Amino acid sequence: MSLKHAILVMLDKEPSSGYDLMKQFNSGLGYFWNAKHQQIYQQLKKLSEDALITCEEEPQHGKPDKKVYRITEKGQQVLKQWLHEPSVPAKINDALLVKIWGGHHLTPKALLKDITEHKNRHTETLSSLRQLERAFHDLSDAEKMHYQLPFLTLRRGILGEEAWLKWAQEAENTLKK
Amino acid sequence: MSLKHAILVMLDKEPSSGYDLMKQFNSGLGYFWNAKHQQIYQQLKKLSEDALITCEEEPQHGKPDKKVYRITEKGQQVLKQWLHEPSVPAKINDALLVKIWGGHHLTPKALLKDITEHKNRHTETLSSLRQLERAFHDLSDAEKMHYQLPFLTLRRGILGEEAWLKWAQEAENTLKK
DNA sequence: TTTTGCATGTAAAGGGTTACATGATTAC
DNA sequence: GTAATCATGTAACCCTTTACATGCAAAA
Repeated sequence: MSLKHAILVMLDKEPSSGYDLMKQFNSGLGYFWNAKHQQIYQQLKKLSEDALITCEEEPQHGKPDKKVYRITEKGQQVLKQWLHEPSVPAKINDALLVKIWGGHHLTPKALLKDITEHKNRHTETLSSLRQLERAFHDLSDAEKMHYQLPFLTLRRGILGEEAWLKWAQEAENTLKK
Repeated sequence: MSLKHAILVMLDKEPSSGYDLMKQFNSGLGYFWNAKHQQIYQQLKKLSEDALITCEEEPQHGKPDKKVYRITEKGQQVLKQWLHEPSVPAKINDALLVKIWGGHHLTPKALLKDITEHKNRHTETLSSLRQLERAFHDLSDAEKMHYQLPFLTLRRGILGEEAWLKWAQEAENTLKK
């Protein structure tokens, strides 16, 4: 229930179009919150109706028009309230683990194949997170201070991906026997 | 889209009632797949209608009647097919990280409080997973072989929780400054 | 000329949460 | 007596996914 709040957080940092938000969900924020463009446009509509954000159409040359959304006073209040509530624990729904848990119908080879595909994705994610981390380390102290909180979320991503890959190694060792 | 498959996996191992499945979702399997009882009963209804499982009412003494579900031939085929498809990557939706990412409106103290509450939950989870791990180590070699795959999922849980707690330590160090 | 990027949506179906609802037994 | 465990469900709402839908501009 907090795609709504994720959007408010983003618009609070910077006025954006649906398309801008979508790009953020597919990069930075996307490592811990997922949303498809259809969902984003729907939420923006709803948030507008509830007057938590406003919308202004912005003509562009050589590109389609943009709708730029801004958080309102009311939106900021709602956001602030949400920030002060205890956050709900993240829920894990991992199909790969369900499969392994009940995978005695499969050959170890088939399981390994599936694990390897996931491993490739996690390896890519980790390397792009590490790239961001290096970029952070090159910042000035003032900038580091400014990006302290997003950096913490980056660290969560890195530690999470490292743990995943460590597990994959264990799993491969077990299944290769 | 695989609560359906999670249930088939469970019923393939052992015929169960909705209540039995619910208990499993709240313990073992619950570490990587979540479902509420209302959802389970609805899925069981649907799976029955699609003839992937059958239902038999079983009277009990001193307890309410039970509906015991069993996987059918057709259900096993559907399950097998799902097992052979590449599994969809787990999606992360973590409100705590959204909060931290955009948490400049909050005091470090408020963030720490939220993190600490999550930490308590993760600490508890980890200790119960470790208990299961110790129980596994006490098994005979034959039994260990038999529980090899569930053990892998247990290891995933342990490595995941350890990584979470390691991150929390980092986050606390950062925020205490 | 085909793909990629920009930019926005609607509609239907499916999955998940919250609230409501019941009722017996067992353990404290 | 009061809470926990056993056991099952319906209804309304909300959130998410998939499919459908359009159209221009720039780069390859």
